[in-house]
Amino acid sequence: MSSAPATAPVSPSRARKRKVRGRAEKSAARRAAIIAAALDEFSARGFAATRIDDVARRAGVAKGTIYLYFRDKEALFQEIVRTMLVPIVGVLEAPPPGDMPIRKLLEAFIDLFVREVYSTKRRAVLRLVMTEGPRFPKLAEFHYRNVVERAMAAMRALIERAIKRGELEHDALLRFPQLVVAPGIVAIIWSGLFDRFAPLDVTALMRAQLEILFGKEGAS
Amino acid sequence: MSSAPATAPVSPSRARKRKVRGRAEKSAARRAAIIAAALDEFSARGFAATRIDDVARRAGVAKGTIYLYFRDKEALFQEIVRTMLVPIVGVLEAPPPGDMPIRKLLEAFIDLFVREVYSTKRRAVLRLVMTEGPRFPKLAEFHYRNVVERAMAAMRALIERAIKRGELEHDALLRFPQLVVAPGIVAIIWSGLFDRFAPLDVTALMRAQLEILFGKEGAS
Amino acid sequence: MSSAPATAPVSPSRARKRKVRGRAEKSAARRAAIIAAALDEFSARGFAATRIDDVARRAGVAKGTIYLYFRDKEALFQEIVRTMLVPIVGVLEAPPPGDMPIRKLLEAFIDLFVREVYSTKRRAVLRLVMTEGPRFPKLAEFHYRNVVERAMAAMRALIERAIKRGELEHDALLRFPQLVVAPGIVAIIWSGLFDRFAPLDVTALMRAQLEILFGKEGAS
Amino acid sequence: MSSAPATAPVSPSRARKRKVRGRAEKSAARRAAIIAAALDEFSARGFAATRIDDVARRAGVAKGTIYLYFRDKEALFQEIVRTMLVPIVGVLEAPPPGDMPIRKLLEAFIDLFVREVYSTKRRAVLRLVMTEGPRFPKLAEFHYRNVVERAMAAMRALIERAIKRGELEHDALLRFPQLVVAPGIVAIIWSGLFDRFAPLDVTALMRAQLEILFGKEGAS
DNA sequence: CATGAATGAGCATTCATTCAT
DNA sequence: AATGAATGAATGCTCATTCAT
Repeated sequence: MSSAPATAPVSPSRARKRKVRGRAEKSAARRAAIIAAALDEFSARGFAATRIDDVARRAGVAKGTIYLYFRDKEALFQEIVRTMLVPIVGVLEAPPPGDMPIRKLLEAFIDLFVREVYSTKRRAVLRLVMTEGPRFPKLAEFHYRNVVERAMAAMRALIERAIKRGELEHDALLRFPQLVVAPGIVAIIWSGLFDRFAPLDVTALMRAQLEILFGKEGAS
Repeated sequence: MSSAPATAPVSPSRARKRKVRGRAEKSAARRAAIIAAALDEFSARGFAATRIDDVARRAGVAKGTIYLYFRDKEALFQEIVRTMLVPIVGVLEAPPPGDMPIRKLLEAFIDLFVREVYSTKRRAVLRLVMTEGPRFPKLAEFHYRNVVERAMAAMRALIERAIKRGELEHDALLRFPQLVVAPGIVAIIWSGLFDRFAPLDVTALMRAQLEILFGKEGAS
Repeated sequence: MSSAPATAPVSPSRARKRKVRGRAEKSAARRAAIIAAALDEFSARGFAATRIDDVARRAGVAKGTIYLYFRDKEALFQEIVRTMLVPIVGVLEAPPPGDMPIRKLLEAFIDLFVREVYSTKRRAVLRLVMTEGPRFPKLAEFHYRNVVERAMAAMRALIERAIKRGELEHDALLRFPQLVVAPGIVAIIWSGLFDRFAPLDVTALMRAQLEILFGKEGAS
Repeated sequence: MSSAPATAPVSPSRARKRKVRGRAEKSAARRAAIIAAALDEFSARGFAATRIDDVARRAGVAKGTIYLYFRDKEALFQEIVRTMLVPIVGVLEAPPPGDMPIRKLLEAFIDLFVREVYSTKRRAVLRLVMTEGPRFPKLAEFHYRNVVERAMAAMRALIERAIKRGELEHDALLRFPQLVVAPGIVAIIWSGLFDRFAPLDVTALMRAQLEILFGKEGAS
């Protein structure tokens, strides 16, 4: 969760940390440090149990500084969730190569999910949405409109095409595109609870779901 | 979530509320009232944000009374989670009729899950395990040992038999029995976040997963 | 400002502090202790600079206890001001003996003011109204409706009668009954600022105003 | 309270705001702007509740700039009070035309008070002295020595002469010159609290006090 | 000189827990 | 056993003051 590249791949070019840095640059860095620290704390303790004091300490700034960047604890929290998940949806919406078989497309989706979400701080963000969402209706709505709805629409388009082409027999997935991510969701939850006892391989889990759909490796 | 019978079916024999009640009976009723109230509050606000005061008010007892029954807030919380989920695992472990085809057995499992968990206060309990578990390692471990591990073993035995009988071709489910409940988990999370925008039919979702496994209605 | 009888004369019969005291009694005593402590602190430092912590310490209770009796700092403040001034207005409104000459009546008023306000914690309250009132419009309005307006009406009735009887020649006082208390107000302010340098005798000051009105001692 | 000339008449010669301004000039203007802004804020909220930030914003300077001109918040506050009230006392001390009757002299005083204090930002300053004075002994002392004491001495001289001349019968005013300003003081307090409900005409109020002293209009 | 970002001490308020009744 | 008043540690947030630019 603290691995260096973290969310980088999708939004690369971060300013190199040289001695000389403009105001704006330094300010952005600070803001980023606070967000990173806050994400770690929120993930570890949940919204209510997180102390602004700890976020500050972890970010290496004074408590008051946080309030220069965020109105209050909740704003800080929402900022994190709103900022970090939306970008990948865009990637998902990009029209896929028209000739690729559905199975390959879904495999690509799994790779995207594992690489850009599961192996990233975004996993923690996603978990926060799931765990704290019920207490922050605005947040849940934002997430629904900007992530879930859009992701499901993209997924449906994919599946619809596959059905038309005869690559998929039943419409179960069309009615419930959620089934494609369900294993990913379960993996995220599992990892936070049971990895100590039995680590779970996300990729393998999600691919197993594909196997069920299309059979082991063979054609569609 | 507030329906009277709630978790009754699995552990029936609850003392009838007569005017004349022994000490022990009254005490047990009080304990139950506190647990019920606490579950509601914990579900609505999460562990950290729940106030003992509110639990007391909802349970119709004084704040101090709660401490006569539970060491502290955390003990109250853990008691809930430990008490309410274990019973259904037993049901799951009961050896299934040997001649029933796997699909029927899984359909029965879905019914059990929907009836005894999803439509019950246990749904809230399960969600609490998922959301608060990371902060309560003891709780996660207990849950793993007494619920997850056992449920997965039972599920595996079922699937193993099905494979041997030739009812299932691939071993994906055997390696990842989680895939059977995954849709149920997702439905629980979804319901807390997005039901306002798009309600999700658990049964339909879980059955869709079966369709994917076995094809629409027909045999495997 | 901390003299024992303080506001007693108007609302006497306080429960004697015996060992045996009922819940209600003890609660009332505590509330009174908090109000007394708060008045002292507010008087000394003003609303904004008063620390609840200090009030608690002075009242001999824990900080949290204050919040059992008052919603917040402002409620505590307003309670003080609303509680302590209204009673004397009632005294003022009691119809005066019809045959007493106006000068005597005004002298009686002065005595009342000096005895029940100036020599009492009410002086501090009155000062608080004057100094903090502008920041608490609700408070100012309450004070206007329940103290100032009523007091002025009572005073006017008095003066009107005197004029009819021919005891007063001009109507200056009728138009501005405030002139009767003005010296009292000035004395209150003066005492808080300059008593170190030049103590001011309220009674003498207020009586001097009467002298101006009626001449030295003799009839009007 | 925001009228342009404000306190001008007594200390006229303010630098004209031309484009070309020397360092000193610009600096003085800045200082003045800060003082003006601070007075507004202190008047509206009191010393403790006033934020340096707001003063800076209102003055159109950066927060840090204020500290270039004033050691700290308290120095800024005291500067205001010390600067703005002393000048008028000088006017008061100027020996009055020897042949003018006392009533005219007092009327002139009232005019001075209304024109140079009540209708001016000095009213706010005077109120600040009264409300905050108790918390700033140094300030109270300064004010006593430089304003009150001197004003009272001047007033006494006037009255003494009037008595010698036989224009005043009793010595009430001599013993308590405060009675002359008392109505003015009361008007200042009243205006801040009750003007919404019942505006008070200062001039009329102060003149009513004179009527009481000398009778309506006629000679002494 | 000016700026305004950063600091951190300070304070109001909350809430789990205790304990006298 | 039950109560709920009392406690005080904990925490979010503010704001006077500093100082690098």
